[in-house]
Order: sequence, then C-alpha cells, then structure tokens
Amino acid sequence: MPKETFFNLPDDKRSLICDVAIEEFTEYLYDQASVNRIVAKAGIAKGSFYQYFEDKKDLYMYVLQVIAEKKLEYISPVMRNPYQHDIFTLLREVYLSGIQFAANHPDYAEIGTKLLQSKNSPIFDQVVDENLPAANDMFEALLARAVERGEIKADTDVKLFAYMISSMTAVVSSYYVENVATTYGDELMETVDKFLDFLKHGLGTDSSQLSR
Amino acid sequence: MPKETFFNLPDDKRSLICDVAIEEFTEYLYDQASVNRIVAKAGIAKGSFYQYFEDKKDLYMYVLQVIAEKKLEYISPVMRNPYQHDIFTLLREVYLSGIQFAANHPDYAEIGTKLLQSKNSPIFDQVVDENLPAANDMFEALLARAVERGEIKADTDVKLFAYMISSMTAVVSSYYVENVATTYGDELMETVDKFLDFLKHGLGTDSSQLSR
DNA sequence: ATATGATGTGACCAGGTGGTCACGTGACCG
DNA sequence: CGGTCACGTGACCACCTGGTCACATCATAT
Repeated sequence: MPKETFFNLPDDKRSLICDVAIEEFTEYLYDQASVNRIVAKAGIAKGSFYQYFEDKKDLYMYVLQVIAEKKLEYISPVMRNPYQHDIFTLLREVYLSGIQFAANHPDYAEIGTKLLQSKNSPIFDQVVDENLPAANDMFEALLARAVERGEIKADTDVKLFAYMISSMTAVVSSYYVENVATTYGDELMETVDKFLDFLKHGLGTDSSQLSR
Repeated sequence: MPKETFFNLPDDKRSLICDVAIEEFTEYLYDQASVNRIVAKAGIAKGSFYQYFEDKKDLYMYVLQVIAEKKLEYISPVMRNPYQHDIFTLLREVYLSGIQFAANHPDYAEIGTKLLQSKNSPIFDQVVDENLPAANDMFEALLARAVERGEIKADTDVKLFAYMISSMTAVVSSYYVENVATTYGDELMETVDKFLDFLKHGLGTDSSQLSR
C-alpha cells in the first residue's frame, strides 16, 4: 500500500505519477522497470518517490490494484448469476468482457500479460499465487457443471480444457487487439462469435452440417 | 557465431559451458541471464568467455541454434509430404512432435517459450522476425488449403485460427509437461487426440446447438 | 634454451540498479 | 517573530551488469 503522503498529493500530481508508472510497467517487465526512469518522467525526486511508496513492489501492487478495479467494471451482469445460463453464454461473456477491456485499455491489459510472463520472477509468486489459480478453477467448475447439464460432451477432459480456455482468453484478446481493431465495435462480436462457434462445434465440416 | 577458440576447446569443457548456458537461459530471460553467473558456474574466467564468444548475444544465438537442430529431429516424416494428408492428420503430427520435444527436452522448450515472452526486448526482433512468422504463415497456408479441400468449414476465419492454433501449440505442450507427464507415453497420444477431437468437433454436445 | 603465438585470467571500467539520508524549503501556528 | 513539522531533494551507497585489457601461462617450433 502506498503511504499516506501519496494520497495527500494534489490530484494532478498523484495521477501523473500513476500514469507514468503504468506507462513504465506497460513497456517493461517488473524486473526491468526502473524507478529512476519513473521519477525522471514524473519529474519528482527519487527521495520523494520513497516517501510515497515503500518500494518498487509497493508501487507495482498499487498499479495492479487500480487495474483490477478497472477490470471489475467490465464483468458482465450475466456472470453474476452464472447458474441461470449455459456455459457457452457464460464463456461468450467472459471473452467479450476480456476483449473489451483489452481493447479499451491496451496498456492495462499489457501489464496483466507481462505479469503472467514473469512466471519465474519472485514477484510472480507473491502476486499470482493468491489470485490467479482462481481463473483456472472457475473454468474448471464451469466445465464440470456443463458436463453435468449435458451442455458439453460427457467425456470432456475438464482439467485440460479449463487450462486451454483460460489460456486462450489472452490469445484471443491479443489477436483482436493486434489484428482486428483497437476499439469496441461490431468486429468484436464477430470475432467472439467465431471463436464461440469453434468452441462448440470445432473446425471440422462433419459437424457443421448439423449447426449451419 | 562462437569464435574458433570455442570449437578448439576439449569436448568436455565445451559441452560444460554449453550445459551451463542452457541452464542459465532456461532459468532467466535473455536480459536477466548473467554472463557473470555463467562463467562462475562453468568455472572459467570472464576473459575466457569473451575469447569464445563475441558477446552475450553470440552465446544466446548459438544455444538457440543447438536447440533448433535438436527440434528438427522431431519433425515427423508426415510433415515432409504435407500434400498427401488432411489437415487434422498434419496438425496431429505438429502437436505430437511439439509435445514430444517439450517432454524430452523441457529445458530446451523452456528457452523457446522464454524467447517468445521477450517480445519487447531488442533481442526478440533480431531473432524472431526472421524465423517465427514462418509458423503462423505455415498454419495459414494449411488452413487455406483445408478450406479448399472441404476439410474444414468454408467460412473459417483462416487468419484468426492460424493464430489460435500456433499459440495453442505452446499451451498444449506446457499443459502436458506440467500436468500429465514429463516423458513420452500413451498419455501423450491421449492428450493430443483429445485436443484434435476438440479442434474437429468442438466441446458441444449435439443438442447444445439450440442455445445459440 | 629461446622465441613465438595462442589461450587463460581477474582486476577494472562505465553505467545501470533499488534504496537511503542529511539537509532544504515552506506553510502553518502560537 | 520563532518554532515545528510534513514534505521535497539529489548526492550518495552497495551492488550488479556486460565488456575490456594488460598481463601470466604454456605448448610448440626453432
């Protein structure tokens, strides 16, 4: 947690520091990110920085928290009542909100991606071990329930595809942002629907005659 | 390329240096990897290192080349005559050889993964820009041909799924190595076949098509 | 025995890192 | 006015990095 002094700062200065920090963590992994560059860009003295934050980790954690709060705004109302919808509807919402978030805040999304890339850095264990298995477990639970309900094949390897699906959220997002558009639009729906159809029916032609 | 002096070294010393380097690049991204640690672990003087290699990049490139040579041993004969097989057979071979390689040489595979994670480091452009779009383009060509042949749906977004499939090679491999086994075995076939079935038919049951 | 040339060596360099600390500055208060 | 106290400051610290270089070592050829 940043120190009191940070929150006492005038709003513009505080948000400038915040913006500069986000810019830095967007461009560099945690280990590469430089406090020296941050204070230089923000135009504050090194000493001041350490009066606002305990250390580099403190700043990083704060930035992650800001991002998490932003991301919360994107999760769909549908996801709050998961038991009322089938798994493909839920997955559609998950991917939609994920891509929307990535499209509207590519910098924030990039920081999240970078965090996942730091798997071997000590910082990773301290941050992710507490928060991230959550995503995998959630997909596992969703898939298990979908099997029970007969929404997906009974012999689905739940663990394998929970892993695949949670990995693919990042892949689909980055594809969309890199290749389709950087804003929310009709193409977004299209990309997600293509992907959802793939999840449901695969790429093969034999099953497509049933559904299309 | 390493200097002549490196190849003049007695075999055991040369392969020790090579092993230590691989160990280092397995554990750290290129930027984090430390020449100081490498020479310490290998028990050679700093100055000697720079008599064997131009610089850190030179060593890294050499290690990558060793890995690439190793990986070549794994590509299936099937892939050498791609036009005789349907796309799912080809993909099966691609994933099989990818996982076999990762299972037999987890350290080598890890270095490859780490390279892909260094997307923003200057080293990435120098290495990958020449070699990697290849993978994506290959999948794109395979998919386009599969569409022509009627092996997959006519309206498949070739670019999107070329991207997905090439990303998923890494995901499937890492899942297999982390969660199933670290050696080649029957489970390998099982994992790949599960995944191939998913690519072909999707996760959905025949009745779940109602829900969209 | 001497000379030559390739190879081994580690102190050293410039430049970076995260973090500290003694001191300045200035706003408020009695 | 003097006192106080929160905040601003940048020189400084120890430590690390990739890379260099003058010198030591040693096998071979003469």
